[in-house]
Amino acid sequence: MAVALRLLDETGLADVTMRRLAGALDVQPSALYWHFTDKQTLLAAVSDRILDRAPVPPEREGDTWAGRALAAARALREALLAYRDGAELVASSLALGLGGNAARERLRAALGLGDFDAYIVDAGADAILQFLLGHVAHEQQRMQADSLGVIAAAHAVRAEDAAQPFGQAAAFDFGVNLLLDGLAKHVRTPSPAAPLAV
Amino acid sequence: MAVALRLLDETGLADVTMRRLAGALDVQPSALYWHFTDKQTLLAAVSDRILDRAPVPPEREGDTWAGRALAAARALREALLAYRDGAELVASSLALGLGGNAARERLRAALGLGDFDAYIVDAGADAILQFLLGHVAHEQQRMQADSLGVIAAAHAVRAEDAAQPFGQAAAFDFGVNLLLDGLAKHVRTPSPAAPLAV
DNA sequence: ACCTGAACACCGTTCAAGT
DNA sequence: ACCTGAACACCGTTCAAGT
Repeated sequence: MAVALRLLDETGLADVTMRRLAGALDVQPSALYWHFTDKQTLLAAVSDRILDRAPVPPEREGDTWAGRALAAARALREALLAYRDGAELVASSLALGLGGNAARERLRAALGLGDFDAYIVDAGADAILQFLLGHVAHEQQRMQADSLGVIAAAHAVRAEDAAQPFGQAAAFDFGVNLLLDGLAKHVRTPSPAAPLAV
Repeated sequence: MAVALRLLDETGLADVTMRRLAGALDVQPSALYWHFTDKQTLLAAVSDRILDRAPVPPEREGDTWAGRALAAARALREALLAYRDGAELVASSLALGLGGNAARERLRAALGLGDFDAYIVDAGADAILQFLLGHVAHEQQRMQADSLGVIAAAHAVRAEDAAQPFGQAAAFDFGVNLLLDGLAKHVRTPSPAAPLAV
């Protein structure tokens, strides 16, 4: 399993192949099928492993639901960024309905601190998760493209990107906060003002 | 190209293979490489074709930026839903930096009607697009799993899903509106109240 | 300009058989 | 319980050669 993670990091998801993984383990490819029924199942296990490494942010007293949700989202982003193609791998495992849903649960737990109807918590956690996976996958794809120098010349840093006054982390926070601000409108107790996420 | 779309719809993305596509065209696989340099490039072209079919919502007089953005998001969703695995295909083409960005441009155009800083329009359009692709990909994956009866017994309709008081279209609108509500906080002219998206 | 034929270097998965 | 060896049915891509 650790070997699978190392292989992922070194070669990228596209080159994580049953045969290569077997080779790294000094074993025949068919041996893997005693431990996992499928390649997808194996990747789902790797996927869960990546998410397990998401740091659990320390619980502080005065925490708001929005603050905790942002912290959870940031922690999940860090976990995905820790391995090459982490977001793509997790996204596809999740899309296939494989692997646990630790990520979704953590977001739900955070939103659960707010006074929401249950379906708002569900839909909100889902929306945050979708954005999170999409955003980080995009981040990682760009990192890879840039490091390979694949994107040539003028296309490398487009005018719009250069004009962006903040980095990827801030862009991520911005997106999450859009969702949290939107959610703030749905708290049951009429809040005097929309709470700040940070 | 039409053949590629039909093949996609009939067999799903995983089975759209250069060899199968060539077979459907009564041609050798190598013939495809005269027209497209790559499989990815070919898929990016199919991807663009799918997005081109997104209905352009009629422009009405009293339209708000939020109303137009929601209409654009809905139209893009429809276009993705029109073909099997449409969202997954478009997402991966976009992630690879291939194909046009007609989708992103349409969302930017809608948001551009509001009085936002340029980087807000960019980040907002991006966030909506990420959510859109993730959500619809998830929708399509579930449709497929359900139709194949792959998801067994109790797992088929989880309690949470059953408790959801609205369908997929409404869940989609809800997510988009979260983002639009969040964006509303960033309009330059101090708006008296957050505008309704619908 | 457009396509064929043949090859290269791979895949995921199965399954009898070994220890 | 855990793995090997060999096979099956595929892949994407290249490239000389044909028309």
